[in-house]
Order: sequence, then C-alpha cells, then structure tokens
Amino acid sequence: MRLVIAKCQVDYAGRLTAHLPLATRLIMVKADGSVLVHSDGGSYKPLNWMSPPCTLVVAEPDEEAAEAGVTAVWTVQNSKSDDRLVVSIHEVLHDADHDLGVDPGLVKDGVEAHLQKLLAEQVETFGVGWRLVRREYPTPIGPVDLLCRDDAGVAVAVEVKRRGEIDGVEQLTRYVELLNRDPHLSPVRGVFAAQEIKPQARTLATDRGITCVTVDYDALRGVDDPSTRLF
Amino acid sequence: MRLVIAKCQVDYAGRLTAHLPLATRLIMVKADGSVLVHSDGGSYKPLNWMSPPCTLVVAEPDEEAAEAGVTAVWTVQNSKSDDRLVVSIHEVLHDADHDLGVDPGLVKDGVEAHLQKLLAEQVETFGVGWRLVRREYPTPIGPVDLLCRDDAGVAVAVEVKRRGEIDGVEQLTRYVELLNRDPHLSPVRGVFAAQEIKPQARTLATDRGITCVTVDYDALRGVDDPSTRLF
DNA sequence: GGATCCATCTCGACC
DNA sequence: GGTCGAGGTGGATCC
Repeated sequence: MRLVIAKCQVDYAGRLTAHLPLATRLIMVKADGSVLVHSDGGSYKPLNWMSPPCTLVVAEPDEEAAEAGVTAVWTVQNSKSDDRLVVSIHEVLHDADHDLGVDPGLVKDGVEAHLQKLLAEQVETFGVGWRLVRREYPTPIGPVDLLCRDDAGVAVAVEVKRRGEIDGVEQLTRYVELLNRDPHLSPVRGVFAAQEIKPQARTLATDRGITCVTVDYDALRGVDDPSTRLF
Repeated sequence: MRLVIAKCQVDYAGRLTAHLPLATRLIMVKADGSVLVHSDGGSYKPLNWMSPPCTLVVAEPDEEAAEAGVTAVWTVQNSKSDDRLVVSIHEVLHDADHDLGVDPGLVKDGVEAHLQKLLAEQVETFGVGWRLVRREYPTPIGPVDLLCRDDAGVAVAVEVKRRGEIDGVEQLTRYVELLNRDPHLSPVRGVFAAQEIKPQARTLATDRGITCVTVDYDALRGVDDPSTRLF
C-alpha cells in the first residue's frame, strides 16, 4: 500500500463526473491498483476513488498544466469500463510504501441472515406446534424468508428483519397477497419478525392483519447449538 | 490526519459484532476522531471503522493481552451510541501525522436530479406531442417528479430514477392512485423512466399498467443546451 | 432533529 | 456473470 500526502486536484468521469478543487489530501494506492482520495474528515467514504480492476499511469503534465503548478498527472483507468480518475499532483508532502500482505478478513455476527437461520431452527418461537415448510420459499417476486404452518396447519409467511420498518411490511404484504393466489396454500397469513419494530411499521402491519413479533437475538442465540455459531 | 501502519487485531461491537484477526493494516485517524482500518485490497470501504462523533483512548494492555503480544489498546467509543471499536496494537511499523486542512468539497454532475432536469426539458422523449405540466408536482404524499400531458391530453405522472427498482414502482403507484382522485386530472397514468430498469420492477410496473421507459442519459445530454450544463 | 431518498453505493448470496 | 436484497449503509435534502 502506497500512501501519498499531496496537494492535488482530482477529476472523475464515469457514471457521473465529479471534481475536487486543489487541496491537500491523502491518496491511498492499494496493492490491486485501486486508488482512494481521502480528506481529513467526513466518514469512511473517500471523496473520490477508483475501484479495481484498474491501472495507474503516471505522466508529465502538459505545458498548460505545468504552468498552473501541476508536477505530475496520475491517470487511473478502470479496466472494465470507461471510468477514469485523474489526479493532478501539485506538491508531494509524503510518499511511503508498505507491504501489508493479504488480510485474513472480517468475521461478522448478528446480521439478518443469522437471525433468519436461528428462527428457522426455532420456529416454535412463533408458537407451540409451528413447523417450518422451508426457508427462502420461492415466489415470482422473490423468496419469502420463512414459510411455516402454525399449530392449526395454516400457512404463514414470515418476513425477518433486523429492524422492522415500513418497507418490510410492504414486502411481506406483496408476498402474502401473491401466496394467497395459490389454492394449495391459501389462506396465508403474515408474520413480521424483527429485533425492533418501528411504530409506523407496527401500525401498518396491524392494519393489514399482519402479526408483529419482536425477537430477542441473544435469547435465540443462547439456546442455539454452539457448534453452529460463527464464533 | 494520523496514519499508522501496525500489526493489529480489531474488534467492533455495536449494531453487530465483527472481528479482525491479527494482521498488518493501515489505521487512519481523522481530525474529527473517526478511525478507519484498511487492508491492502477490497474497495473503498474499510474493513472496520468508527464514524464520528467519537473519541479515541489509548491504554496499556492488561496482563493477559500483554502476554499475547499486545503493546497498546486503542478504544474508539462513539459519543452517541454504544458502538465501540477496539484496536489491539501488536507492533507499530509507521506512525505519522499530517495537517490537511479543511477540504473544499466535491462537485458532482450526472445524478438523478440532473436526469430529471434533462427529461423535463425534453418530454418529447416519451412521445411526440407530449408537454410538461410541471416538475416536482406536489401531492400530499410528496412531489411527483414530472407531471405531463400526452398527445391526447391525458395526464401522466412520471417517476424518474437512475436505476429503476421495485421501490420506485411502489412510489409511482401511490402517486398515480392519489392523483386519480383529483377530478381535474383523472384519468392519470404512470410512466416509470430510468437509465436501467430491473426485471422485477418492470414486471410489477407492467402488471399495474405502468409504462416503462429506459432513457439514454448521454443522448439526452447530447442534445442539451450547453449553457444549462453545470460544467 | 427527524424522515425520506439517492448512491460512482459496496457486498454477499444465489441462480 | 447477472440479479437481488442488506447495510454498523453514508450523505443530502427537506420539513
């Protein structure tokens, strides 16, 4: 990884065009050739960047640019598209290269997929006598997270979210409506399961006859088989 | 901006938990206290990070950690939530501070707002004889991107997206339904215009009688008056 | 300050 | 390789 602190101007042309006026910034060149231009603030997103696969070519500035104070022009060209990042370097304040090696990568826990998996293994969370028909039950407009049968044998479409918001209720509504057209399943009701359900989402769900269930992730994980845990 | 290259292990706890095993990485500490941990690959997203507002506290490792090779523990605590990033430093390979100053910021062109503007100026893109009633036509549930009249004088609500997905169809459906309650406008039909329309969105739109139109941004821009361009 | 919506979204999973 | 949905989404804008 090459780290350059430089006074520079940056121009991007690709899916949009974007321009950064002259200022001092960090230019990070990764081992795969990708380039990130960071300022000393904002969030984790760079001001401008080029994603791999891409190649960096350093060139002399033309006469006009040289007169404007440009000492080098870095052109980062994406290999698969017309996307191009041009960094006009005025002054280099720091330039260092470091060998970082390959990163072993991130281990995550607590995301929706895991929540869905835990609920699939423990459908009795929704009620005694419930059983799972299948996870990711396919429909023409996408898969339903869980399709179950309650203790009375009635089909239930379950939408699992980490945070239950109005979008999720809309999604579940579409699934239930569609599944109800299938005579082998109908009548199908809906359950909206999330760690946290926003009041507006709860209101809309209730209004549509959808049952809301808030689930306790730690409790689900507590009774989970440790061998299936991520860590 | 402080740039540290270090052999480290990183743990995040907050909306999820995430763990990075021991490896050499770049740790970027920005002026606002935010911290980014980058590997030498991937895209612009750090492996792990803490967004501002947050504070960084450096502490000695406890005995157990010290025996494992930890020389310092950086705790980055978010000021508004329980989110916490813990960087266990084993070895510092580089450590430098640079004063970057405040960045003048990014100038963009070519986003959805611009697409909407171009279409408003060229409603004949949708058909001969079409005319624009107004952009951002107000409704109680938000403004419709474009309200037009087609060659037969029938009102058309146009939703403009860069990428047309299912959410946009839902949004347009709500607008059309609402506008159709207005006897001065009814009947109102819908047009879903985007540079790219996802198959599922197209299916849903068609099912609801909404016309899909894919628009060519470059072509629109090509016939655009240069004087109205941003740059 | 909160809600809503776009994004050069990125990223992973699945087909 | 395409498509689709989630995200510690982030960030801007509107109210």
